Amino acid sequence: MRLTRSGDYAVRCLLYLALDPGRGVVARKEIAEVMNIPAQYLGKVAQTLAKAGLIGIRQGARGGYELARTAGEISLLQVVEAVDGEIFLNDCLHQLDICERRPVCAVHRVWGRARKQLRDMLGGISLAALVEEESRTAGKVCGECPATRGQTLEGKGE
Amino acid sequence: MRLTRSGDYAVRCLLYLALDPGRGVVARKEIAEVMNIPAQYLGKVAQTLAKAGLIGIRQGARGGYELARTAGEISLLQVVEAVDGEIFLNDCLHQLDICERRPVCAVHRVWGRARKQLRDMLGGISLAALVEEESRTAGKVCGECPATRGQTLEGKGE
DNA sequence: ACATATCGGACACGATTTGTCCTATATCGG
DNA sequence: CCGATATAGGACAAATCGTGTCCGATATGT
Ligand code: FES
Ligand code: FES
Repeated sequence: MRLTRSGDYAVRCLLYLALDPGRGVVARKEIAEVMNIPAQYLGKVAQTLAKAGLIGIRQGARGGYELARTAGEISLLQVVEAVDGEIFLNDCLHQLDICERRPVCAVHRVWGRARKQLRDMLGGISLAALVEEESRTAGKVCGECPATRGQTLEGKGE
Repeated sequence: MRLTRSGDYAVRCLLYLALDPGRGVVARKEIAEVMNIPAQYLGKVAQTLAKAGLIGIRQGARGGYELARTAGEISLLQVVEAVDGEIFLNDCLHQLDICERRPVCAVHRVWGRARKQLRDMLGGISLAALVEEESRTAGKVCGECPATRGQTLEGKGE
């Protein structure tokens, strides 16, 4: 029950592209270095993102990637599902022949609700909102998330 | 981003045990047959569930499984996490050394919120609630979930 | 034309998932 | 106590998936 690395990379990549909108095409190599993504692997992910219509790709010299839409029009859900596939949580929700219990089963109905709730939340968050939140909290340690709890920013200047 | 088969099996197994509370120990073979679970595999899942304190196991002749607590005291979240591990969604939430972005990153904060929302929902649903919902909707086709949408119960008597 | 940079398929490798098999061990009933 | 029953628990197997690299082909800017 976790996001794959590919999905994580996709989000990071898109987030970087959303950082300064007017910039145009950004080289894959730059994105990969700044965002700590294996460059070749990012290529694969980018192809998927391009097929989903989230980024545009320019080949050849001075090539690279750019957002295909504005950062406000791309939701986290779109990014994740483009790369990892549609979120279903429970197999019984789309693998219709997998289970005999369907006519009587309350379980997948619960998963259906959970799924909707999760997708609604991710769908409601745009890249623009992420960028805005990052800049708003820049330099502050986030107290609500376990990752930064109790840390300081000493020596984290990089 | 999906529940594993093991998790699905665990839910089915516990749900079956919750169906009639006063029954005592139920043979693994029976559970496996009724719920369409490979019997040996169910054994593995059951051991995990037992370690988590969700079921009790009786070995030997007339052995089998039974709920270790009442159906109202076991939540879907407990079942799923016992088998599939704690739900994290994003690696950055628990793999603290995986990512350099942590001090500035808004992404994992969003995942943190999504995670809490999902776990809260699953944690709020008990086996008893599931059983009640199943009996309440017995014989009716569920319109809200994709699995049964547009179907009828004709020929689904089994 | 040449240098640059992505495409896209093939491939490698480890981890995870999903099972099965087999022997040991525990329990019940007589 | 004996024998039948039924799970424990480790080993093992196969398939799938996730993650990443390599390389020739292709597209683009100068
Ligand atoms: S339809 Fe398969 S568990 Fe509900
Ligand atoms: S901390 Fe890794 S992406 Fe946010």
